[in-house]
Parts: sequence; structure tokens; C-alpha cells
Amino acid sequence: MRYATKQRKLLLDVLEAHHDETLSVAEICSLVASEEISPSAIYRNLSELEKQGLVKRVPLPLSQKTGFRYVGSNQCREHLHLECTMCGRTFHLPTPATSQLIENVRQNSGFKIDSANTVLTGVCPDCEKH
Amino acid sequence: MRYATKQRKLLLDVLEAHHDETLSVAEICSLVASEEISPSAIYRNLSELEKQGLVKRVPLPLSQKTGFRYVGSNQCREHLHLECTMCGRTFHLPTPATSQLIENVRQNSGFKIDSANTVLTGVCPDCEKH
DNA sequence: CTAGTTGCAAAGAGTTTGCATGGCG
DNA sequence: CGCCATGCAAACTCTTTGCAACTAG
Repeated sequence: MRYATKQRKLLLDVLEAHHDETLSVAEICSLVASEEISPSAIYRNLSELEKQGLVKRVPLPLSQKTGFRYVGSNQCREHLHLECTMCGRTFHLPTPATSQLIENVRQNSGFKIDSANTVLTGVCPDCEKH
Repeated sequence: MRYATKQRKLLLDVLEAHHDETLSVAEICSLVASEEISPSAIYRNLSELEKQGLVKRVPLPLSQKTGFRYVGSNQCREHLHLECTMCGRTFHLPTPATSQLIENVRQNSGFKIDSANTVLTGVCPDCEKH
């Protein structure tokens, strides 16, 4: 990953524009539809970006059905994900509690922790109404 | 799921015997190899057990490569998962912090939270040595 | 006996990879 | 011009599903 291709710039633009939510590859595809980036290029770029720590792949309970979702890694460090089992949407919440948790675990387990990911599954307020 | 078939009993036995770790379908297969349960039966039973809340499917970062992993749900409520990026093994840790987190989020977000799943990714002490 | 369950094989879905073409620098 | 990246399509892997045979109760 050394060339700044049109596709790569577009991908980064999209990730930046949606920094407050996770995106699936399918969603990224449609978000840039008119500009055209092939799925394989998206996968390759996301994979590369993840190695560089710029993007994070988030495994959610629905992953098998809908594929993995991605977020800019800076959006992830202190966040947790909420996945709604009704509508399938995912939300973020800021939470300082996570870093405490990590530090706690680090000391007790001897694990060298690179990243934390908390996923809460439930029903969002919107769906709850119906 | 109303009949107590041989396969179903075996599956529950295996889950019980390995209540302290997550298992992939492939692992379950090999653990009962001599007794024979087809993958499709394992999937169907796990799915059924999950609906009943007896088993929980844990999405981990490596899920795409290695498939989902499962644990008895009672092992999951107050636990978090540690996935080692070196050896791929997963570990559990008890942590009362999770329930506080859930309660906190519930109050702030209006989400009706059914389950929580925290995955920490890093390097386990064993791998760290090498 | 009847409905639920199994096994097998085929179908699905998301992701990865090989290869020739095209583009950044 | 040379290496890297893209697109397309085929390959892969895990999971789900259809269907006939089997079995628990």
C-alpha cells in the first residue's frame, strides 16, 4: 500500500464521513457506487488499513449473515458497539469504563492487550416502540 | 427440540466438559469423532440451544477464518473473552465489571440489552515468551 | 405410529486469491 | 518505465437448507 489510488482515497473519505458508525463492505460499495470500487479492492484496502491500525474490523453477532463491519480505529478505542437484533443497525457509545477494564485485565492476566471490543446485543429504542 | 437424541446428549456433554472455553464446530466435531455427530446436526442443535439461551455464539475477530465459537451461556454472562492473535486460542476471565457496564449503558441509551460480549485481542503470556 | 431429528449433499454468503490490465510516481 | 493496485472471476470456508431415512416417545 504505497500508491494513493483514486479508490483508496475514496475509501478513506467514506470511512471518515461515517466515523460514527460501523460499515459493512456492501454498504461501502453502495456509498461509493457512482465512483466504483470493486469489492475485492475494498477488502484488500481494509485489510491493509487494519494492519496499519487505521481501521478495525468489528465482529458482531450478526456477522455471519451480514458480513463484518469496519470502523476507523480511533472510533473504537473508547467505544462499545450496540447491535439491535430487530433492525440490525449498530450504534456506538463512548465509554471511559472500557479503558479501566483493559488495565484491570492486563494486570490480572498477563495478557498484552492490543484492542478491546465490547458488543452489546439487544433492542434499540426505536424498535422497542413497535 | 423436544427429543433427547443421542447426538443432542453428546453435544451437551461436550459443552459441559469444556465449560471453561469456547469451542468451534470443528472442535466439537473432533471431540465427539468416535461417537459421530454430523456438522449439520451440531449447527442445528447449537442454534436451537442458543434460542433457548443455553448456549451463546461468540463472534471473535478470527471468526471468518476459524468459524464462530460457542460457550454455555452461563459461562458468558459475567465473562469476557481474550483472543490471542499469535496462537488463536481464546480464554475466559471472570469480571464483575461487565454487569456495571451494562447497567450503565442501559440507563444512558435506552437500549434493552439482552447480552454483552467483550472481546479483548492481544498476545497471551505463553506467546509473549517466544 | 407420528413428529422431530439426523446425514448427506447441494446451495448460499461473505471473503480471499490468481492473473492480466491499468495507473501512480 | 516499473511496481503496485484494480477488476473480474474462480476458489474457499463456514454455515444453512432440502430431502429421504431414521428414531424417540
